[in-house]
Amino acid sequence: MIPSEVADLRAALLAWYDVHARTLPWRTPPGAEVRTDPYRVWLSEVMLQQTTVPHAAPYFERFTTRWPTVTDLAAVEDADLMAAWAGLGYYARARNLLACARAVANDHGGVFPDTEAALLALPGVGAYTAAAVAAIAFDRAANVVDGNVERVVARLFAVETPVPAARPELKRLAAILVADDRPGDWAQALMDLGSGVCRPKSPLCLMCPISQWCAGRATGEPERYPLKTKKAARPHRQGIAWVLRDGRGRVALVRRPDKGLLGGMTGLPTSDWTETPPDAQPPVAADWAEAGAVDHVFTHFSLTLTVRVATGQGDFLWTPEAVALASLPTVFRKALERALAM
DNA sequence: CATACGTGGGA
DNA sequence: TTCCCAAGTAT
Repeated sequence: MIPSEVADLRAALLAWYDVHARTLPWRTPPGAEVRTDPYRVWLSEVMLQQTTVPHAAPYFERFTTRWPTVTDLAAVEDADLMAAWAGLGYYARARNLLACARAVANDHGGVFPDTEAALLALPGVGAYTAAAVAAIAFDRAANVVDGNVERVVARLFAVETPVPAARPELKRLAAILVADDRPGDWAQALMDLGSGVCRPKSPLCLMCPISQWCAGRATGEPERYPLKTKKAARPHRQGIAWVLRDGRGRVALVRRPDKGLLGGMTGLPTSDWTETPPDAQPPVAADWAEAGAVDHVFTHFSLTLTVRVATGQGDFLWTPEAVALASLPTVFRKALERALAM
C-alpha cells in the first residue's frame, strides 16, 4: 500500500470513528482534548483482555467506585482484590493488577509512566496493553494490535498465513497504518471497526469505511481471514467438591495456592481433577451425601465436579455464605449453589 | 513456539 | 449440542 493510499484510508476510518465511536466509561471521545485517566485506561484494558465489554463493564464500575485512583488500589488487601475479581476469570490478571498498582504507587510516585517501554515493564502489561495505554491515555503513536486489529489487517491485506504463525506479519502490516495524527483515536477506531463491522462472522463490508482498500473483500470471501490452524480437542476431567456446612449457614472454604488454575482464589475443598474418576478422601470424616454434579468448561479442559455435602465442623477458612456466593470463581459458585439447593 | 489460564454468550 | 470465541500475558 503506497503512502497516499495509507493517508486516504486513515482519513476515512477516522472520519467514520468521529461518527460511530462507542461511548464507554473508560473511553476518550473522538477528538477530546482531555484524555481519560491512565489508571482507568489501564484498568479497562486489563479487564477487557479476552473478555467481552458486557462482562467487564460492571466490574469496571465497581472497581473505580471503590478505588478511584491507582494509589487506592495499591493499598487493597490481596484477598479483597481477588474477591472483587471473582467471576471475571483469568485470575492471574488480578494478581498482576495488584502488583502493577503497587509498582506504580511505589516506583513511579503513583503516576503511570507515559512511554510504551516503561509500561511494558509493569506486571501484567504485555505488548498489546502497553501500546493501548500509550496510545489511548497518552496519545502516543503506538502500534496497538489486538485480536480485532489482527482480523482487520488480515482481511485488508488478504494474509494467507494462518494465525498464530502470522502474528508478526500482521503486526508489521498494522504498523504501516500508524501515524502521529490522532494515535489514540486511531487505535480505538481500528478496534471498533473490528468488533462492530469487520466481525469474525458476517462482516458488514457494505458499511465498512475502508472496504475500497480491502484485498480480503476483493477475494469475495473476507470471512475466510484470518486463516487459523486447527485447535486440539479439549480433554475432560472429573473431580469431587466437598461442601461442609455448620448449623448457622456457614461453609468451609479454602484459599488456593497463588500459582496455577484459579490461583489465589477462595474455593471449595476438592479432590484432584483427573481424566479418570477420583478416589479421594474427604477433608474431614462426616456423613457425606451426594448432591449431584455440575459441569464447567475451562479454556483447556472441561470438568464434571461431583458435589458432596455434610454438616459438621471443619478446620477451614469459614466465610458467611452470602459473601462466598459473591466472591467465588464460577466453578465453585455452581457447586455451592448445587449443594445449598439440597 | 506451545501451553496454561476463565467465563458467558451467540450461532 | 457443540464450537468459537473476546480489547492477552507469562512462562
